[in-house]
Amino acid sequence: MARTKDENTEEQILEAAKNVFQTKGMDGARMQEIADTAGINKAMLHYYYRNKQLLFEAVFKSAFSLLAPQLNKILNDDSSIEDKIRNFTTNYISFIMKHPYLPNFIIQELNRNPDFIITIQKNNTLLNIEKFKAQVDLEVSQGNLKPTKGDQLFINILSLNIFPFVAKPLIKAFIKEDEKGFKQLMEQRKTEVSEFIINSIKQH
Amino acid sequence: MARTKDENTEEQILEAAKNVFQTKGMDGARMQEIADTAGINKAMLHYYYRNKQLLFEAVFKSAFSLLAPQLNKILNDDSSIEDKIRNFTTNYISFIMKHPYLPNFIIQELNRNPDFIITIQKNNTLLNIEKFKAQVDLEVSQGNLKPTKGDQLFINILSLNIFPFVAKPLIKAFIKEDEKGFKQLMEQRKTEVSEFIINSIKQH
DNA sequence: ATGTAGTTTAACTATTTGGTTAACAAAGAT
DNA sequence: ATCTTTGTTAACCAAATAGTTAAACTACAT
Repeated sequence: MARTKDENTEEQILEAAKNVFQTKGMDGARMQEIADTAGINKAMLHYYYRNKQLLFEAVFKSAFSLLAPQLNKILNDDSSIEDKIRNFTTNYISFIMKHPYLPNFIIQELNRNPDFIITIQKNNTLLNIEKFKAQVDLEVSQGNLKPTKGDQLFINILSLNIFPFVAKPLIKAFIKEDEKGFKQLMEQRKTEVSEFIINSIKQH
Repeated sequence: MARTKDENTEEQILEAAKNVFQTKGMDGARMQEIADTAGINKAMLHYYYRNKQLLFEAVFKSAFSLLAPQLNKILNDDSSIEDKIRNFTTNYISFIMKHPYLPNFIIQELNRNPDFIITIQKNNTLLNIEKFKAQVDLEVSQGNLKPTKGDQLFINILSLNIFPFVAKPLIKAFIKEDEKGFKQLMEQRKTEVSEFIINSIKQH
């Protein structure tokens, strides 16, 4: 029984490819497994996406385009640095808990092929830290923040929010917690991380 | 011309395998490429290490045993929390700049196979956070530190030190720096990160 | 009903890749 | 000298895997 066009096989393929690529990576993923996951024939993958590379790129772009708006929130909105940090931290941690494989997938594949980010930056002119840096400089000069370098602060914010998810197996081993305990720890971080950062940079 | 025993082919294989596995990962690495890098026949890999999995495990253990002492320094020595943070930050960043592929390799492969860490913890009973947590609690009760949870502090320290190297391609894209600029930024972090953390937790 | 364009499948192909084998070389022991 | 153990190689093998093909099926327009 052949499926009809409007049941949208293409979407099913992309969904299956996401699951497999995000857990196994480009090199570890098998076209057959993607086909099986999508419940279709392997030839269909090549019918809709010419080859593994193109299918992978579709998945990667889709993943990145989920992530980019999260990052732009902190780079390009108009609230104070302090508000940005609080907002970003809670929103980002919630977001990642819904997409736990995402950050690791992006980082792993960017390390495998660093040129990928060049392609991305052409479509995504948004990823620009300049406004954020200017705002940090301003708030420092107003005496609202201690002397702080914008780029280092930005790296710190990303590190504290993203790293625990990327290094989850390592962290679980250290902290000796199971999946539930790990989640509780991450829930705590929604507020603790922003307090930690603001404590460090706020002038008082 | 067959090489003689004391030229130590086994060591050359491990060295080549390190290079290839750490840059390409288990799935991306090819036995042929490892053999070529070592300048020997592919069959030799199987002569010294039975198969790819065992060769990989040798590389992984060797990598992890480089990393473990770094982590134990912060967990199990007797200096104050503040000194620990300063020491760990400078030492760890210097260490990683000499072994740039290490953290990403470990994290990537632990995510691929989380059971791996169970094997490791059997040989490496050292990775225990309890002493660190007790010390944090003590220094909090002495009024030296603000109320701080030991496990969250530990996660923060790891995040701030390790993440920039793991996410290097992403960071370089944001900050718009080349390799040299990235290194300068990391040099700065040797002192900035510890100040950032201590600022946040020190009671004053 | 028939033709046509788009969709789906089973079977196939070419290549890559981890692993094996059997013969050969070197060095040391007897 | 020659036997044995260890190290090394080229050639080979089987399984896995990305990709192809040709036939068949479906929906739909005429």
